[in-house]
Amino acid sequence: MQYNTLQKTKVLDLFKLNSNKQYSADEVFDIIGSEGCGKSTVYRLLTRMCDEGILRKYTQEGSKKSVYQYSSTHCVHHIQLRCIKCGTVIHLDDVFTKDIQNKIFKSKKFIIDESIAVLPGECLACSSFK
Amino acid sequence: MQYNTLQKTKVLDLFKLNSNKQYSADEVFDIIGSEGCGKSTVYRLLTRMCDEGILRKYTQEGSKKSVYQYSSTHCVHHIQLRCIKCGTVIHLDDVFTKDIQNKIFKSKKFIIDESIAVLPGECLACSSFK
DNA sequence: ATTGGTGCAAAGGTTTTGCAAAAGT
DNA sequence: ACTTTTGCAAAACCTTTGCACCAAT
Repeated sequence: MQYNTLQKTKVLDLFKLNSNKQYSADEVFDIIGSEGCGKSTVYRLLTRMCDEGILRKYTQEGSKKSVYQYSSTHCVHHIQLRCIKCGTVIHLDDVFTKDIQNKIFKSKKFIIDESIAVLPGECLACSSFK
Repeated sequence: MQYNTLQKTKVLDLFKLNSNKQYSADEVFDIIGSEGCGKSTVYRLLTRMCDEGILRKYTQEGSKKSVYQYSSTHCVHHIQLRCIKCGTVIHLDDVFTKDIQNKIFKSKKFIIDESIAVLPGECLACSSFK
């Protein structure tokens, strides 16, 4: 991504200013508007930003569309928890992530890829315990 | 699924005889052959078998296609490990699953849905440590 | 005979791509 | 000027659906 285009700025701003929210390509397109950025460009920008680690892509069970969220760089090294109801993402800390990885490696000889690991469930706000 | 059809038998046998493997609808279609079962029927059978709990559906990160695997009933209660290279699935045992769930609930107030939780990574055979 | 299942082809929804025009450097 | 990015429309991809025909009970 070498040139600074208006379209890139618009998409990036949307994610930066709503870093706790997730948007599908379609939603980005709807929010920015077709005058702001064509749909194929939205897809190209999202793909590139994911490659660069600026965004993170989540493929949700049962849905054929993916959603994207602004990603601070440290996210990559932690297992994530993602609420299946509201999409909220919680990051496990280093110790926790490594603890789970170590235990599972010891007992199952399986190496968890923490850069893509996302555990689904319910956050406090969405759970029936609230 | 009330009638016993040849197509149903073929699809079910494939999954039963390869219960540690996962196949996409397309792969099932290719393996069985178009004379064995039409593609739309493959989809209908897979959907129904998932509803009945015979199969389990996995939506793989970054791919728009889902894969299916024969599911013994106990699978539902355990977090799974899935190799991103070969698709092999390893089931965590009860103790391990509950241990992770408890720890994460205590520290993050997040309830992992163990019926759909799948941790991606590399199995021993596929890892660089082999 | 009746009900459920199948196959085909068409349609659905999301994402990707080819190419000429537009914009950034 | 040169290179990257954009936009459009078309294609690709996976999945679902309508409907007439076929198969299982």
